Amino acid sequence: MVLFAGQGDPHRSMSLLWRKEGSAGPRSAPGPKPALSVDAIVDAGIAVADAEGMAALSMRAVGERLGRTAMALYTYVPSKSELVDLMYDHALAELPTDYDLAPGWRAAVTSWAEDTWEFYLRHPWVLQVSQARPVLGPNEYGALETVVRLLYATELPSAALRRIVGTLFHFVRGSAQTVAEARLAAAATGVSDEEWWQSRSTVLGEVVPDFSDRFPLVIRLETEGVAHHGTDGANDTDSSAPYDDSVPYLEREAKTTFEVGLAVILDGIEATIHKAG
Amino acid sequence: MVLFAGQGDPHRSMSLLWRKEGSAGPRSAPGPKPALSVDAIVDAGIAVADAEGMAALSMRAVGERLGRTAMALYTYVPSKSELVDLMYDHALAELPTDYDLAPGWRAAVTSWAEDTWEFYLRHPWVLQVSQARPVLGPNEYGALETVVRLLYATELPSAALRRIVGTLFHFVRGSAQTVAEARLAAAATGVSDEEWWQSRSTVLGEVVPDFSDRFPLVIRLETEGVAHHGTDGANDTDSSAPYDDSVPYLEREAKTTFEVGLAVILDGIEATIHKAG
DNA sequence: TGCAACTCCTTACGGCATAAAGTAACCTCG
DNA sequence: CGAGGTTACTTTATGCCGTAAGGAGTTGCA
Repeated sequence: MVLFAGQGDPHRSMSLLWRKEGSAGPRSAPGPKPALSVDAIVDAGIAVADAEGMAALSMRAVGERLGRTAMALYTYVPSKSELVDLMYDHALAELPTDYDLAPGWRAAVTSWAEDTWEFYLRHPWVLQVSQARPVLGPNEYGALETVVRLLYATELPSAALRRIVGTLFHFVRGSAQTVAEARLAAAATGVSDEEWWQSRSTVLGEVVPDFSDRFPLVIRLETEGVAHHGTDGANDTDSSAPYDDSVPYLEREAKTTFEVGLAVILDGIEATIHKAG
Repeated sequence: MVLFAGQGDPHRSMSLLWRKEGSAGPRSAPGPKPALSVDAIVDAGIAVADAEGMAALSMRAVGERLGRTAMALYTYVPSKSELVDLMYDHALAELPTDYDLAPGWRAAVTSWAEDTWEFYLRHPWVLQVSQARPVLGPNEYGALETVVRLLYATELPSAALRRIVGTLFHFVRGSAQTVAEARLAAAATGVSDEEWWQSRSTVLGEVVPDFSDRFPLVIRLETEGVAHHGTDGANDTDSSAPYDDSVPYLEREAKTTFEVGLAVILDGIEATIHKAG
């Protein structure tokens, strides 16, 4: 299920998102001193989501991590969905903002895309926050400001850039999501991608004996020019590059797909510039 | 939450996915005659998901639509996640497969992308099925075979095409997701995109008075060259094209983003061809 | 000193997927 | 033709979830 942003009272949501740290005047209010804080809850939420995924993020789990009950959180945060918004914007603060445009916009955008990709893999749950109703927090705007600055160096008009920004985000999110979900699935089910693929493709061959007649191009796409390491009958003796066993095969494939796809998109942007110029 | 494919017994899953319609021999088994069928359940599931979204898809809801309890479904389908897999592959059968390559691969891929985009908007819940562990059903392979056929017309090597296929899918899914989630959010919350944006941006201006100093390029990106129709103070008197009020502004923006982004990617593919050739 | 405000807790409700066990329908074999 | 095993479907129950409601204890100010 996708989580929607911004359902509660807009003013309270925005105040929470943009709350400033410096404004901690000498507290003077009746009632027991609060032992928790919005920040502590947001941090605990991120810790839970990083460690066990968005599916394991429950108010009970976050409360437990802080030694409280689930209901204690509602003093600080209006609802779970607002907590997720706060977690999202807080995590986004990790993204770098200071890219050097001197080597050209293409290098800068490439660095940005790679940093963003790595960020998504550090916090895969971020990919499950809906983009339809943006959170509108400081760090979301900060991240947007960062890419936009790099892209204005192309000297393309704003109307074209609005579309290109969207395309880049869709692409980075989409490719990162593939890897993130693969890891999540592996962790959640205890079955690695390789094991999963092996058992499935074996069964597929049994259940669908005429597979290669029905989908010849899929077969060709998946086998031609593959430097592989066993598990599906391809040659595993002559792989040329030193083989890094720490990263699973499918994940390295996904990273390459990301790099090649990014290059294709950047080529397309350059073509747009030449057409406009 | 994202739903993972393929957790149960692989053989049972595959048999369900690839089950053939013709094999209905004269039934001869003890026990009451089954009133339901896998197909009826899958259709009911799709009906629920189309009408009320993936979040409303519960075993109870599907059973209710068939006049049964939730538990009745478990005779036919091993679990909810397997039901979603079956729904996914069944829905994919709607996608066209017979694109004409005579006008060139670019036109064919453009048609494919637009048909796929429209398919996702007809069945937005499809976008919430994880891509990490593919369902491996007949229609998923059919859809893949279709794109791959179009792309082999570029005469690029398989290794390059593997990446390009992924890039295209990420892009189409990502852009469709924006619109799909926006509609879903509007339906779920009862607040239209325009209303939502209006109230949020008003509050944003109050809570963050120095917004335009902190994010000048975001402001520039969002205001420059916008042909708008009210709601945010832009000029709404001189829009040139006949205005179609039946489609919300943000959705038309998203469609344009899709078209421009697709053109950028296709330009990138052409650049790759010229480099390789 | 009391009261109002505040934090945090316990309890409870209706939802979810699904395990377990019960009931009734039906075919086949004796 | 009737008993027994198999099957379709139901009821009930378990342990999750978000969160509403109300209560208990702590604190600052009048």
